[in-house]
Amino acid sequence: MRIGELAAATGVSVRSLRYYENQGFLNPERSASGQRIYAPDALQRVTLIQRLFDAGLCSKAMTDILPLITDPRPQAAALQARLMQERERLSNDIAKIKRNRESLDHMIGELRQFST
Amino acid sequence: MRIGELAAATGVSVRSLRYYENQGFLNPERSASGQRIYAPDALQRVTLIQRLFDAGLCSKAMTDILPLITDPRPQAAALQARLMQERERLSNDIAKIKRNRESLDHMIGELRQFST
DNA sequence: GTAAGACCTGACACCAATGTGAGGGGCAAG
DNA sequence: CTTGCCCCTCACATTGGTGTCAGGTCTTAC
Repeated sequence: MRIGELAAATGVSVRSLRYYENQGFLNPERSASGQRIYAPDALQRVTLIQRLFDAGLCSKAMTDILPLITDPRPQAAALQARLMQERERLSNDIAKIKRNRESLDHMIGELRQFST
Repeated sequence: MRIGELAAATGVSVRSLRYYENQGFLNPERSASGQRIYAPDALQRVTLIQRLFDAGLCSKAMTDILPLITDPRPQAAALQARLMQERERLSNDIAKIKRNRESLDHMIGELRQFST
């Protein structure tokens, strides 16, 4: 499979596929002329990468997590721990934005004394 | 007041004060030699800018909002509307991260079948 | 063999607030 | 007048995934 086909099949841009390779998420073979040749299971892998991106993970986390997933059973505990860690990061992000929103509410409340 | 004094008084870095001026949030006088001279009320204004940053607003929002605050009474309604708009943006951000977290929970759940 | 289209690498752009450093001038106390 | 600290401008770096362009190569169908 060439890069354009994989892009069409996954909905991920060619640019992004090259980026994923650059980050070490994918390791396609190369043809004699240097073109990327993807094995059929790359499709699954790209889909997984997209799921992880959709879950708010960054490339750095992906670098940790992808190797644990390739052969999940033996390392399920480590993988689970790492995902929980990301989950906690998201929870912290939510808490922070909630604090932001409270600050804003406080300002809006102060403002109310002028508006009547 | 010179820039170093204002920085010390507010806890905001000299670099940031110059940035705020660049963004149009502050308009200090200049001495004959070009040094920034801040009026005493700059202290309040910088504190306000920091409060807005702490509430998760970006410079672009600040550009909208600061002019409405300088003379708050006549424009309280517009200001309030603008702040509510920012509040909604934060709520949307929270909702999005919650969806991310749910995706992650889903993956963690799938993983559970391997871990026992 | 040629034309069209897919592919290659390399590199800049985006967004935002701040850090940092270079190279040079200002100011006040001794 | 010198020393030391404060200030000036300009400009690059950071973070991260993707868009996009330039200039060149490969493949495929005709």
